Amino acid sequence: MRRTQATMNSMEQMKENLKAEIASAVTKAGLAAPEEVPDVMLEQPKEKEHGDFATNMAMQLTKIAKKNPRQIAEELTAEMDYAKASIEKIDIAGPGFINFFLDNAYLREIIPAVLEAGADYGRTDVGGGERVQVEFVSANPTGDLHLGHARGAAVGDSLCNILDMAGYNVTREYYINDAGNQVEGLALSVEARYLQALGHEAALPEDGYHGDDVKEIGERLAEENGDRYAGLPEEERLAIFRELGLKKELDKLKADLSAFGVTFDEWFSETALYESGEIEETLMLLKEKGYVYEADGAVWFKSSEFGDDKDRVLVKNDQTYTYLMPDIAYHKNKLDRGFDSLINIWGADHHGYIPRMQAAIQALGYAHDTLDVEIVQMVNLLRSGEKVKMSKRTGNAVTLRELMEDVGLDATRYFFAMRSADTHMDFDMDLAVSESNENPVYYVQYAHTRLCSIFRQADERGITYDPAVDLSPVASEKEYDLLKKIGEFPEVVADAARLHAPHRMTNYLHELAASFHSFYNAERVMDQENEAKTKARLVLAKAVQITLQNGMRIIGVSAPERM
RNA sequence: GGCCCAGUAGCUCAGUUGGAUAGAGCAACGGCCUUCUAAGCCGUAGGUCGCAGGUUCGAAUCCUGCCUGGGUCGCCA
Repeated sequence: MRRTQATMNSMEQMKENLKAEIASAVTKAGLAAPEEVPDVMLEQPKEKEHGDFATNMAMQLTKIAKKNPRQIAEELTAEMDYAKASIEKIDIAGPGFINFFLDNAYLREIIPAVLEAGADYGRTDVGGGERVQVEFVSANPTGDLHLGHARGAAVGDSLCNILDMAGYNVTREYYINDAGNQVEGLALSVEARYLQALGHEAALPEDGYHGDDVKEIGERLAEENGDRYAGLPEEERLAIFRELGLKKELDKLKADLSAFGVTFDEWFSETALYESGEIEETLMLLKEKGYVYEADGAVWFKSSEFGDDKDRVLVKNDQTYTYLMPDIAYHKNKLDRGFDSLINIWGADHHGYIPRMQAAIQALGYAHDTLDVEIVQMVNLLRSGEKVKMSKRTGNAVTLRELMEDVGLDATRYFFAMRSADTHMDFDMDLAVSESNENPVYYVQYAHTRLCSIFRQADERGITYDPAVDLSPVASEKEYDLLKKIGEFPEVVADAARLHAPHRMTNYLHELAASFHSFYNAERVMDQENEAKTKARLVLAKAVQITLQNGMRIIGVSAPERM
């Protein structure tokens, strides 16, 4: 979906002007017919000498115009209207790049736009209000959240924030696996811990849950209820423990995630799908569509018709469902609720599961790309330079809660958001804990702190902040660099949304902070000799502060006033 | 063995979907605090983009083959 003129900031409009001017120069120079002109690619060169913007149009036209790129560039630029696109100078460089040097005064127009938008600066309508549902974490309610879940939570929540800023209508959802064997295991484990707490001989089941959290639940139940449950018949007792265990585990999950800055719009129970009959309904639907058959006493889904390696069992020969069956019903439920697209964030150990879920989406009659599954890769935790192996079953894993206690919320969120989700990552606890320049999260926060300090000082000196002040004193190279960075923000949000790539936001924040630190060291905001400049720079500083805050909010990192 | 992810500076990672001399952070080296917080800035050094072919004006990026690490291949969830 295209951005409207009205939602573009001045930098984006400048880019559009320049693009239009380039396209029209191409046809004026007779290099290509209007319908053959390629999309104009405008990039911001890394090197200053390569101008403010550059295009590779001349190279793209070699095939159509049948000339060498440098000659094309000459002919093209001869037709450009400098005044119309605020061009000061054009260079032709390298293999045929056209470099544009602009009159950067227009960049100042970004400042009032940022101030006016405030917390909404960066918000666009590229999502067009599309309803997207993001399912993430969805850890079984049988233990604490570990590192992988933490990464999934950080990535998922940041992505949701990004999608929201990019104009999507986002619903965050957690799928509770409260119907399978693992919940039986939980009930048995709670029972064992409860009986142990009362001093009875009781062994944890072999595949039970050894975590401290389950132990605490058993002990708590013993404290609160004494031996009230010990005398009950086994079946009755387990039913109680199943329910109580689930409730306590869920309360803990919610509390831990909330402390991590992650909340959900919906906690969706698998059991509800059994109770509503939707699982049976979904199975019937697949049968009607002819995607189901019986063999070897089981019921199979013809997922191989949609690109899966082989068909999958839906109903086992003991007549119970596999995990897949309710999951298909769950996704049908999502689609029935009217979402335009679904995003699932899964751990790496589930990646083999993607083709069958995609097959199910298609069997239900939806396009393949209705569901996008983002894989969050493994996390290696390093402590004192050594790998900490995680194992949920034995309870040796480092939990999200421990991580937050040791490392802190901000560093944890930033570290996970910092890396692209589908790559393996090392989480260096010593680095994340260190309160030093080795720690990347402080770099960004420190920039914000410096801004706050400037405003405090200005206040103490009685300098009034006036957003309506004349901004023309903002004209140095460092200031223009800063303004360019600020102007990029909406585009960064939109790109991060399109690519489902939250780590682009941390990259951007680091660049913005770097641009500010560089400015801060080179020039003073408050200049006692020059009140006009001081006041103008305070307004610039406010725009930087707003942009930083908006970016940090997206990542779930706090913007401290002092450090 | 099939499929998925990864392999880029000493370390941890980016690389705007094919563009210019491949970039950051940390570590190393040299500078900058009587001036808004030095958790900062400025500079130097650091590379066979796993390997070999191919596609083209142009490849870290796309294609093929191979090597290495991890994951996954159940009528578990």
